[in-house]
Amino acid sequence: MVEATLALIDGKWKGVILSHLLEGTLRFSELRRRMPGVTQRMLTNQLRELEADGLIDRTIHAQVPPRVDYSLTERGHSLREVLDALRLWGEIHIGLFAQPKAAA
Amino acid sequence: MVEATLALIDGKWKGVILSHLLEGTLRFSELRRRMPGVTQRMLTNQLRELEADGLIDRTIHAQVPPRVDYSLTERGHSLREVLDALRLWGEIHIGLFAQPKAAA
DNA sequence: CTGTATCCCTAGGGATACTG
DNA sequence: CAGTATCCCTAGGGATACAG
Repeated sequence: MVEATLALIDGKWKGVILSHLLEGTLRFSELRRRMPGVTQRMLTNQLRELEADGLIDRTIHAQVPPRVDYSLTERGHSLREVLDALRLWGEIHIGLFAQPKAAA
Repeated sequence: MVEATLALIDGKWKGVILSHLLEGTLRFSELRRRMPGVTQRMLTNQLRELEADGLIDRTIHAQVPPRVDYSLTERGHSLREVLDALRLWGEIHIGLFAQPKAAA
């Protein structure tokens, strides 16, 4: 079951996308700006996969210029604890205050 | 930071390996038996990466036939909460009692 | 602005055979 | 038993250009 959950949030950018969407709804361009390094193709790609997995909603506003909003579904929000656990661990064990790997 | 943590447990078999080692020390062949589908190459490979990341210890017993034990380091044990969070989420949202994705 | 469509390239994995 | 050593193959990603 661990693997199954990992499968949903694996993908180079999914963790980051989800983290940003935890803060609230964002449009495509806003996500891009928050994620330097991601290409349009990849961002679209990962968003589509997250959508297919029922973790995010995609709302298209019929406007010119176009506007598309992305937000977490209930299922997506339920991942908050998981994401928090991952982030917290990272901050403690990889971040600034990380202990040296081992005193061997 | 989420990505950094994910990087450590990503890899097709790492999550499973860590889960098994949470139960206690296991030797190579025991891990293999608990993981049908993994090849020697992959198991060795993933174990080496986990070792390099300081998550597991590898203890060689000079015997004939050879015996190698794998166990979690302190750092590895500290991942328990993360792994639990992942497993729990999976059981609830993907397992038997999972809700349908959405009533659309 | 929000995407597709191509092309390309590498790392991750699998199958299989061999070894100390 | 516990690994290497090869070979091969695909999916995941990146760059770039084009489109509604």
